[in-house]
Amino acid sequence: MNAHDRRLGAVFSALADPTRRRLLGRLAEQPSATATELAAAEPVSRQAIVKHLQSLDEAGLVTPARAGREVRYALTPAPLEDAAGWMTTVGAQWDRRLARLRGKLEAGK
Amino acid sequence: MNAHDRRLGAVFSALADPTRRRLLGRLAEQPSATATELAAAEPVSRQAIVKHLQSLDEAGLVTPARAGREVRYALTPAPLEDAAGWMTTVGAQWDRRLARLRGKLEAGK
DNA sequence: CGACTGTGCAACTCTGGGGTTGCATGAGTT
DNA sequence: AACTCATGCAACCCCAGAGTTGCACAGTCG
Repeated sequence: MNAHDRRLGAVFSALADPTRRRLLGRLAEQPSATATELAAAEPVSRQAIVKHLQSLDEAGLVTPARAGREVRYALTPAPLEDAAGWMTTVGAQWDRRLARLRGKLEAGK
Repeated sequence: MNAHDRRLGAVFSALADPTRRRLLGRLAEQPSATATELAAAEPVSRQAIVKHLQSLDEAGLVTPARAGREVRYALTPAPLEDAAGWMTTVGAQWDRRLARLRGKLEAGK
């Protein structure tokens, strides 16, 4: 619904594809890379990599920067933290609920 | 490639859908729920919810348990922690690389 | 200028996933 | 046994997305 939730969905959709996860992995080690460079190490065409990088860009996970005639992509880990925060929130809520339930059982015993 | 990576992909794919995220949210508050119960609060059919719950089950995020004639689904937050761990790992790696780079620039100055 | 190389754009195929409807089955209830 | 209600199964539609190929365009360098 919110813009926030859509961003969240974009991040998870981006992370759902193994190729994109590998791209993120490489961009975590390497400061920046071009689509053709990344495509050399992947089993698919350059165009496919370009599309993946566009998805990652729309999720805010990667930032393109023109450098002469090539475009270098760099990692932007901020949305990653946000998404991880959402997950731990859900997990924590569950844990709290479980703790309350256990407390009630103790009291009732 | 590994089973671990496929599990990771399943979790992220599961989280990519807004309906499934809402289902997880409800299961974080409620101890357990049936497909028909959950479908009542969602704008789609029960069959759609069943399919979503199957996805969540395959991702290990939810566990079905037969109770009489109904099937109650409960949250299993463990894979959530794993996936969050992967994300923070990528982010941390990036941060370390950035710190090293900054150190080198300082030294070279 | 002309040659080379990386990007960008467009059209196209094809599979998978979200959603639907219809009906059969299975488990309690009376 | 008859009834009720949740679940399970199957066939089907539709579209987003992953991948491809082909070609045009833009910097860079001889």
